[in-house]
Amino acid sequence: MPELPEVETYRRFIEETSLHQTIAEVEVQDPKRQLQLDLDDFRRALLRNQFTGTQRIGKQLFLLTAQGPIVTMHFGMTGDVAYYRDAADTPRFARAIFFFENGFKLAFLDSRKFGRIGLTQSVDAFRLQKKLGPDALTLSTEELTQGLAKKKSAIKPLLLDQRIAPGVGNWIADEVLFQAQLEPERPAHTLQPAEVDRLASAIREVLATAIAAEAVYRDFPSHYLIHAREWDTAPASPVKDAHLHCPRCQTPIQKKYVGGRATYFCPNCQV
DNA sequence: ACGAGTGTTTCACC
DNA sequence: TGGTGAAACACTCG
Repeated sequence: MPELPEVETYRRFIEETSLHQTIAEVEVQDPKRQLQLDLDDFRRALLRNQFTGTQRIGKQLFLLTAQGPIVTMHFGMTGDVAYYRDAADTPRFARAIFFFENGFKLAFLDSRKFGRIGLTQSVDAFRLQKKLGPDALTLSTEELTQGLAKKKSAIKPLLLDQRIAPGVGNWIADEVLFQAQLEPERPAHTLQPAEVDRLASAIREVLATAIAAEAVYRDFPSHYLIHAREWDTAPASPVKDAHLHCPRCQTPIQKKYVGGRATYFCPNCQV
């Protein structure tokens, strides 16, 4: 489920568990697919090295090391991290494992293998190369206005563009458009300044809320649209449509495809 | 059994 | 050149 809140949660987890320990070994299960450089080069950069800190831009995570090279991680659609000691506790789908000298392991989990691990010399160089915009968590109205300037396409796909608001993923885009009461297919150039301002505030507010709840959806405020998504109602709910109404006006939430992605919205509240 | 999917990149085509 | 839409990637889960 990695959108910005999950990646921020992983970042904090790694900060708390995996810094300042000597790396004794590195294993990557399917390096051709998931490692963006030669496995031997990757091992050489990390053996006897230590993680010293972390950074995050949008959904991209950076692990700084004592000797300079920076590990980059992107979690795709199903990436996660785990920290454990006993080999018997190795989680399913551990695609890359960093073995520390103290016996603990940091694992990169990814059932679907869409995640990527790489190496870079500088976060700034990486940011420029990937054209990542200003992190969505602190995105200002001015920055969002700038990102949307001269864009005529629908607002929702633009929110998913990592050059504009890196960190916003599919459900967050729906959530912020719901909170800002904007229709997902509104052409960006039709947004009034007050609407862009509302949208920027919603992006910051939703992300901060999600991070505070450590990205556990069920703990989100009851006025959030996320509770109307199918996968939130599925577990152990005999009343299948229990939450499928707008928390603001009770109109049934609708689903359609915008920019090829499943999109949930309230046809009454969002204009 | 079948289909959908939280992300990104690539490619064909306007 | 830029936008767009579809496909590809690989796999689980309902």
